[in-house]
Amino acid sequence: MTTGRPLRADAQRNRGRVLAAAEQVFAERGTAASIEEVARTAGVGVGTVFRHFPSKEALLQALVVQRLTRIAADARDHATSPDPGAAFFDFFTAVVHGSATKLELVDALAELGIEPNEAVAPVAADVTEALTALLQQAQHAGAVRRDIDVRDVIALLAGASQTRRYAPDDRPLAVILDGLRVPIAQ
Amino acid sequence: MTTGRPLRADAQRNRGRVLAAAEQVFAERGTAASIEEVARTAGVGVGTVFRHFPSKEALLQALVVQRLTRIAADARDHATSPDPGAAFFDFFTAVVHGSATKLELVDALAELGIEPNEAVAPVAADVTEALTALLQQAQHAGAVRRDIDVRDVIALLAGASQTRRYAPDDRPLAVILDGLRVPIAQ
DNA sequence: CTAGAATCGGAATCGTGATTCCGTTTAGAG
DNA sequence: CTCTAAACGGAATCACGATTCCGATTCTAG
Repeated sequence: MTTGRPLRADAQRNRGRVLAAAEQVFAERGTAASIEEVARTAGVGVGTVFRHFPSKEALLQALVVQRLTRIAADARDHATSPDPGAAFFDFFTAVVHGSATKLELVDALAELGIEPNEAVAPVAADVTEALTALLQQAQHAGAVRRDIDVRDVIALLAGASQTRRYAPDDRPLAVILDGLRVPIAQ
Repeated sequence: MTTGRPLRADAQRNRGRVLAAAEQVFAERGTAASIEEVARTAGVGVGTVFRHFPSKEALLQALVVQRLTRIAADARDHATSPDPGAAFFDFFTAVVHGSATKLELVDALAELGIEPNEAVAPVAADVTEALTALLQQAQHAGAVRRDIDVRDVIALLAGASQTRRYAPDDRPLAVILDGLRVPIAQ
């Protein structure tokens, strides 16, 4: 990462606006939305978008990194809970709810297990690490099945997110969470 | 549907080739793959593709219809099994396995719950009907939780399919199936 | 076998959207 | 306040891919 000198104040602000606009636009119209629309939403010119992100792909990647960074932080946050079982399920639910209208998160999560990318790989590893800790705690607490591993959880996070395209409610999610639970004696 | 006179023999054959090529290409490269690539794979000219399918969207739609038609038939087929519980889970697994490398099925299934489309609506309704029957049998047999409805199953089919992008194995699928099962007394 | 219709192939056309360029406008150091 | 580098806006450029068109080819009725 080319960490040059600090950005000029206005540049810093515009960068943030572009990122926010991109998140919104791509979530609403899908990643096929044009850069021009992102620029318009951000209230800047297309040139500005490209000065901050050399290509559309770079912009998408920045969004993925941002999303994954938040997820990792969220996982760490939940890991401090006194109730590891509830913390795990809360985290899982929060991530699924966090996947915007469209499949943004799905794409974001895709990076976790697919195509080792220069920029996202480190963040992906970070998410995996935080998630592993959270999962193990929940397993030790007897709340989650022992035969589940991080990869399963990641795949299921993506799957559960996908689910919301069809049913805006949490019913399918509940089924998946039940599948992860240690069965309760009847 | 404009059922004109029967197609000339070669036209019929080319239509099939295009459909097969499209299924393969879109599965491998995603729906963003170009029509030219589909044409090349099918061994025909782009003009031929467009004569059979007036637009790329129409081609995609034809694929969806084809896929859904197969799924409906598969559901009906499983509904005749003497073991409704096993039949339901077998069907579910088969559909998930059937979603090619990429998210083709996901898009196909998307049509089931989203955007009531002129051409796919009837097939979607057909799938829903067949699936409802299969589900109810499994529930009556005590194999699937009573509080699950078809919409949940459809959403979970899509979710489970998504899952395979991250883990090529059936572990995440197994978790989802467990979530659907009626818990066994310990 | 033959004419005519149905198809075909693929070059040319069109539109859209990513990316580049450069004259104009600021932030901020001195 | 003044000057210069850093940023900006957005028109112009480029590339790519969908769709159109039409002369060449291939079925199949008779």
